[in-house]
Amino acid sequence: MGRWEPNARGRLETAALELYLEDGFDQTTVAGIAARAGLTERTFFRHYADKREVLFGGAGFLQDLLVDSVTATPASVAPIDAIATALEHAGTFLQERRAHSLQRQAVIEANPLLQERELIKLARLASALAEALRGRGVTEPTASLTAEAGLAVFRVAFETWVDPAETRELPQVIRDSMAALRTITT
Amino acid sequence: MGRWEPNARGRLETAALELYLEDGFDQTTVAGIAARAGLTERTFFRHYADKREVLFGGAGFLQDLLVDSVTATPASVAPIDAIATALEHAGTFLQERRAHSLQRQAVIEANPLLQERELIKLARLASALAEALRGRGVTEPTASLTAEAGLAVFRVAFETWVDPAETRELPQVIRDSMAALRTITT
DNA sequence: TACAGTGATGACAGCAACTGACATCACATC
DNA sequence: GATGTGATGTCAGTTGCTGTCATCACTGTA
Repeated sequence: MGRWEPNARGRLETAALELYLEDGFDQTTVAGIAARAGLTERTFFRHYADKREVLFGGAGFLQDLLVDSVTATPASVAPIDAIATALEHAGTFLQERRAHSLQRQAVIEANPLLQERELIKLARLASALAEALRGRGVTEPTASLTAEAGLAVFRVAFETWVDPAETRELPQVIRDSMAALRTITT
Repeated sequence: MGRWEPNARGRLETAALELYLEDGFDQTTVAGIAARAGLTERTFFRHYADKREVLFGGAGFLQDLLVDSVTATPASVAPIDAIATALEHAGTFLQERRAHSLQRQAVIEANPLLQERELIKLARLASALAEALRGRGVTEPTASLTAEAGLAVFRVAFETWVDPAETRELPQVIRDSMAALRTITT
């Protein structure tokens, strides 16, 4: 029983995404996910805090990507530009995984509970970005405002990019959206 | 049994807030809320979709307030200024109910699940504001970006205002934050 | 080789959130 | 006073999630 099969987390993640796509999030039971992964329900909850969290395993990576980018930017660069650069990096990462990103987005868009979880991840991201800015000497409320405004740009850009009619790549959409924000507030 | 007692919703809301403050959100059971309100668990779920929703009964009112304000603003006013004015109106409303706002915020801050619900309410608000702007002839992505940026300002301002050390009133904090956003993006 | 420790998992019991179906009571309207 | 309507009670059931303990694979050590 206790034999160690590789990739328990990975198998759970795959099984969950498949079932969420096939049957919908609500119709999928944790027992079903575990069964498809060849594990038990109890084991699922040892790897993920709840039924939703399994879709957000990669969120930490993206956050690190953004924070590292901000941290690596020279202090002479304006805060808003540091955030803009970081967002473009994240955009490149997501652009390279467009298919998976769209699949994931489809599942999330179909369920309000998943949207909540998505929003809290983005909120954490904003906090982390503000913290990174503070680490570079930016004071409040500029740090929080810049981070929040940057995330606002990211949200709008991402939503635009998800549209099948959109031909620009995500980093470009992000650049354009940031430019639009500057225009709006002028 | 079926006798009609006034304010079933109101009684549930009061009972829930009291219990959330006394025992914490997690420790409070729906059965307990219903009992304190003199109702049954089943009836609770007839009025509120879930255990969290009872804290957000007034969200619809605030949304209407904001949307109406945007709609009433003459089309000659720049979108960002229309949003700014609307936010100040909402700020006045919340300032007048500061005690209740802080109580509610304390409960929400103490629980991640409630934070998620709060964020989705704000996201809906952003959508509604963008829609209102579109109704005034503003095109995408300016409408969404302006609404999202406005909400970003509101979030930061609200968080600042909640701080006991803060002496400014909410509308003023909002004005100052909006000015800060303009500075940042310049 | 033997043995103790560690880590992942299974098995099982249980709580609480939430739902569906049906009965009941107060009230309004005819 | 019959009849419909709306809010509530009652009850049974599903499912997300947790606590607890036993089991098995693997590791290090003597």
